[in-house]
Amino acid sequence: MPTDKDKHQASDQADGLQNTGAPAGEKTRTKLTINDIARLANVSKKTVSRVINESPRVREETRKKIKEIIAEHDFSPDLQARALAFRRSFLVAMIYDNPSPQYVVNMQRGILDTLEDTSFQLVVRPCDRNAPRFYEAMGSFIEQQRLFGAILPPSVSEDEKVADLLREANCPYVRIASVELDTPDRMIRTHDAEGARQAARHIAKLGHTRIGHIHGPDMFRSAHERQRGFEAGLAEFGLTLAPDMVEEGGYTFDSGVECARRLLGRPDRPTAIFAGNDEMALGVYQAAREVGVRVPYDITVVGFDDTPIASRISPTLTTVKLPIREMGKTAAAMLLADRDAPKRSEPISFTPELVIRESSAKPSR
Amino acid sequence: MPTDKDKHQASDQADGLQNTGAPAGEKTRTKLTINDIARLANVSKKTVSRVINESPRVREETRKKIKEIIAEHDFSPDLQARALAFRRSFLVAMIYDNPSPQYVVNMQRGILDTLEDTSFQLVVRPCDRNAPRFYEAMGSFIEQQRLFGAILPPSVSEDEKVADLLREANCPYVRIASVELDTPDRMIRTHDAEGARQAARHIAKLGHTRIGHIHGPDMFRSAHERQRGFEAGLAEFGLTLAPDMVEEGGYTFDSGVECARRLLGRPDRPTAIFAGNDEMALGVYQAAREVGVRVPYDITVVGFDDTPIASRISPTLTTVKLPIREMGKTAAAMLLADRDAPKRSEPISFTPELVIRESSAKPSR
DNA sequence: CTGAAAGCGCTTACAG
DNA sequence: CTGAAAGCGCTTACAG
Repeated sequence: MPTDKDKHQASDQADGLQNTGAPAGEKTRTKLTINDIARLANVSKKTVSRVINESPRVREETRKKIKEIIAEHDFSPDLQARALAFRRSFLVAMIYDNPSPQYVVNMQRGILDTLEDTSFQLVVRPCDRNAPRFYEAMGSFIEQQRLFGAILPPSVSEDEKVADLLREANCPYVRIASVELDTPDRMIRTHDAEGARQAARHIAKLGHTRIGHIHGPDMFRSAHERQRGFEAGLAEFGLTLAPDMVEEGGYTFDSGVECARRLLGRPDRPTAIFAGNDEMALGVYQAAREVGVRVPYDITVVGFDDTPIASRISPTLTTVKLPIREMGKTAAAMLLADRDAPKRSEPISFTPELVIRESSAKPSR
Repeated sequence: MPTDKDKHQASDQADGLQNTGAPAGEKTRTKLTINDIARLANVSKKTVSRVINESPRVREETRKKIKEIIAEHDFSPDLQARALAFRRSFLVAMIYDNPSPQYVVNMQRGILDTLEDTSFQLVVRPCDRNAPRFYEAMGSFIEQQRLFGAILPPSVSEDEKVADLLREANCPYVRIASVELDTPDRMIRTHDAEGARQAARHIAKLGHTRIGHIHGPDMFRSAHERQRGFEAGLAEFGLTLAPDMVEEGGYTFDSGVECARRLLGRPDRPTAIFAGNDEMALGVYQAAREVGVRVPYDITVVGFDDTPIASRISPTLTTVKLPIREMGKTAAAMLLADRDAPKRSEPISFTPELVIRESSAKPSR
């Protein structure tokens, strides 16, 4: 229910009072409505509406005339009114819990690439899946906003209950995830395992055999996919990841430092570490500096994400790169696509690529 | 005028066809309207409307009864309908061109701190003030969206034409800037000069005398404020900034590298550099590595912003910190505040603080 | 291919 | 303090 804060403005302030009228000199460039356009074009408003909505059921000549009048007067239909009549807003929401600012901003940019020059707007909704009333708050957000669509990057995308809420509210959505969680028209698949496999091959080819891994948070499917792919890549070279060479982090810098401290503190410390993301890889740099272990001479470090820091830090970080912005752009395009077009049978997918930089080298021991 | 992409859905597809009706078994938990609540409460819808809008003109008893019924049925008024009737949406836009993802995300979070649990949503609008049809696009965005309000961080906040567009459209806004550009109720002032002054004092006290500065892009007032404050701080110690010790960068990493190369390539190279922001300060690190100049032994580096990288890189970066999230939160609160409250006479302001880390030390030469 | 009527779910302006 | 009527600017359902 509405709260104090919801109050749009004190509408009743003048309730019962005389309308004092607008100041005489006020600029009143009244906005045109669909009625004005209809009158000017000598047609019914419904026909104008048909033109606005690109209905095929308008004679070409009529359409052209109306379009000219619309252009001439720089008319644009009222979004609030359209939304009310459609019972659907012009808002696309990005619902996310990814902690990396770069990831978030890149995806926002991608979505906006698609929404540019349309009447659709991007609404951002960061969230915490572990918050007390998470599903309740998400549910009322979805109910209330009548979103045109929602875009869900990991790990929100992996939450079945959120998808349920969206479906119940009849809200179209696109889930971006490293595993196929939904129907192809609602999925963008990222082959994280494949990226991790490339990282493993690279490390194996350099000659490393004592290899550690910093796993992402258990809640993220990507964390598992990355480890799975990494192990598969090692296996191609007859190598394995010892269970005690795996530490679980939280995709954050600090967790990376802690995990790396444990790994580097071992008597048989690894000569290479594959971190589940760049943030944690930077944590490895930090932990290495603390104990005087040099990257890459003493330890090879490989990350995942290719955040901008990766190419700005010294030594620059070898990492796995996913085209986040492009993914956001594609997700938004799926939402705006003709909803009556035939459904695809395979989800759109993106495969990451390995970016080799200075942090990986042959083992010195 | 609307484009193809604007098409909400092909509304006319079934024009003239029979309505096939909804599937029999479909869950039709029809959403309640204000009329239903009015009927249940035995009052007119107008009275319910008054309660929703917190009008004082309702008997306490009546209000209580209606509130109970609203809560019981978990009713929330339709936003689209309210927006149409109010002729104003429930959207707050953040319009920005700051290139730092961390800055952007922090401010978004701050704004959302305030909007949380209200019906207001945050719409993001990145832009490029040098784009060909910038003002045109911005104008139609503002006209079309009927925003509840807009928040403008630098350098968009410094654009008088954007403020004009907002005022013409009768859209409330808050400008965040390092100089007082508008009336106090529309301003959040950041004392960048004061932060830079602290940086100067710190550098001067360490004993540096040959000091360089990497200036931000000329388009940002903050770039000038920071240099001004920095020079003022040096002056307190009888020091000056030689004109040829100032290079103009673009608040980006790459521009920082280039400027630093020139500064460090001089025969009388400075022993300390104050960069206009952290991104450029990291560029100094890079340039220093290239020529074997060590931070902080050979060169002291001080930045501005306290981006997360500042505390993750080695050596950690001495920098000047502004509470970006808090600023966003305050800006949003100003927008939602009672618009009939008395106007303040002084703008709200934030003063940055110096964060001393490892990159600053006594000069060795 | 085109239109007159009704409706989307609210608020405003006026009246009592 | 409360309400009946009109309106916000569009689209839908029906008809021709």
